Amino acid sequence: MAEKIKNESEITESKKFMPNLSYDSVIFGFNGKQLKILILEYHNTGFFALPGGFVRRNESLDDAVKRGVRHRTGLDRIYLEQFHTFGDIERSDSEAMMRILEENGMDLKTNQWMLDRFLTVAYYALINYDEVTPRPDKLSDSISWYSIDELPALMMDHKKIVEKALQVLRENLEKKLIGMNLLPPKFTMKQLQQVYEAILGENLRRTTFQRRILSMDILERHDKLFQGKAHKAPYLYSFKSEKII
Amino acid sequence: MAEKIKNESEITESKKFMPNLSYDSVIFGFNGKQLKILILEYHNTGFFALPGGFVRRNESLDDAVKRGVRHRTGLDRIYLEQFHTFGDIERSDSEAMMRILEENGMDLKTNQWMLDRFLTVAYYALINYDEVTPRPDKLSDSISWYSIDELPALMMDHKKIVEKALQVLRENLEKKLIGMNLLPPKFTMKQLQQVYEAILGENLRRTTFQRRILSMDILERHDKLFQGKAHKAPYLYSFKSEKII
DNA sequence: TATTATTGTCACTAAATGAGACAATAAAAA
DNA sequence: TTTTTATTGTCTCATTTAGTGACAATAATA
Repeated sequence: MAEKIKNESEITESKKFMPNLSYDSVIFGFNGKQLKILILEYHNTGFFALPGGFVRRNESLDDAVKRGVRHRTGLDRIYLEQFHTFGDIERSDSEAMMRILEENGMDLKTNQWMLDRFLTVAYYALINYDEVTPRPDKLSDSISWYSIDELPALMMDHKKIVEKALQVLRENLEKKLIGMNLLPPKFTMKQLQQVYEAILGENLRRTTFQRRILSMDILERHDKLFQGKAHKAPYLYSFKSEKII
Repeated sequence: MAEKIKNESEITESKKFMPNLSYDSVIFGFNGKQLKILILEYHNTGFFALPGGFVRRNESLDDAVKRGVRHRTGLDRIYLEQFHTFGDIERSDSEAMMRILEENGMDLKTNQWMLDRFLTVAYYALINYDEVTPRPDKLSDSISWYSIDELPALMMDHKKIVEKALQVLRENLEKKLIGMNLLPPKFTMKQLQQVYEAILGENLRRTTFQRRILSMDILERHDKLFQGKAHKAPYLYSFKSEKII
């Protein structure tokens, strides 16, 4: 049996995007102490979720994610890494989606396509915490930083996505010079160590860490940073420019 | 403008699968000397490609890939690892797809959905070369093993997919006990070393390799293997069962 | 001027890895 | 039966890397 003819607006709306496919982003920031991620809350629902979006028919997957993350953070150059695609059947939750549409006064017919099953491609982003004032979009009440060990309950499989992001981030820590994307251009050795400790979730030895990083020959040393504290002032470092990706 | 009403068979056919999404599999095997992958050739086209397929609406992404790889190899338990999702716009090639449909006498109308843009989720599989006699499916002339440094020209972005698979396989070599999936249950230390060498594309020192592997405490030693050669017989090993994933 | 907290660096130890040496041994050749 | 051959298992020593503590240098404070 042929299905009934769809109404025009649904066709128009759903044709803008690749169907049944979304992306979700785990946006990491570092506030000097803790590793944090951006979580948004949908209007009037109590639903917390990762910032995500859809892929337009005339843009690449990577570009779609760049566009979305740029839009939410205001940052132009963002370190992004795709880490997994989630495709379980049960991951989609049409009832929750319906709630969100209703609470935002969106037409169910027009947006029917959003209630279907979705696969999602997950990316993590590393950004300089201080440069960002995240702004909520139309659908969400708030978008704000949460420490990774104090996350609210997340909708659908977003908790699983965050866990996988963290796992891959840890695995990539050594081989991808990740620190540079979470810190300001100049930083002290202690700050870099704190980034590593926050990501790994464990304490590192100061002398060993310093020796290992310096032996990698990726840092440039600058003037000392006088913090106005009663002790020796640390050097500032930056990543050697030729090492930057 | 509303689009024209689709004919019934197209709707039925395309509704079986998630639209605009495929998977591709890089199936690795080891013949004792070289690392090889399975490549298929479509009827009468000269197009070489990775084995791939589509995701049914009522099955998970992982299950779809398992189903496809099982069908092509006849193996039931397969080590599979998702490694990347490819989503460039230019990666889709509707003309090539049309050629394939035509040469296989498939109706263009019914299979119109296949000519659209596709994103593909890529997996690699590790299988025991000796256990498999790959069989071509309806669409393909042949499916056979190619050494990774003697691949034919592949269609679309499949070369890029293979390269990425190899890169991730190398990165995972240490942390995921990959050898076990490419070897028979019992093997010599030399065989294991040859797997490592084939994957890494470099020679390793015998003594260092042996010491490192043994110190990992993942192998069980069995009787010697008498090969009928004029030298000391090597021990056979297997992976300790509690270490198997 | 002494005190305080933190930093950069060194020294010593322990562990891991590189590189070669060599005896043991299964089968073939003499 | 003895010798030869190729490969294996293991040992030793040198080199590199990492763990651990010690300590002097130094900005600001008391």
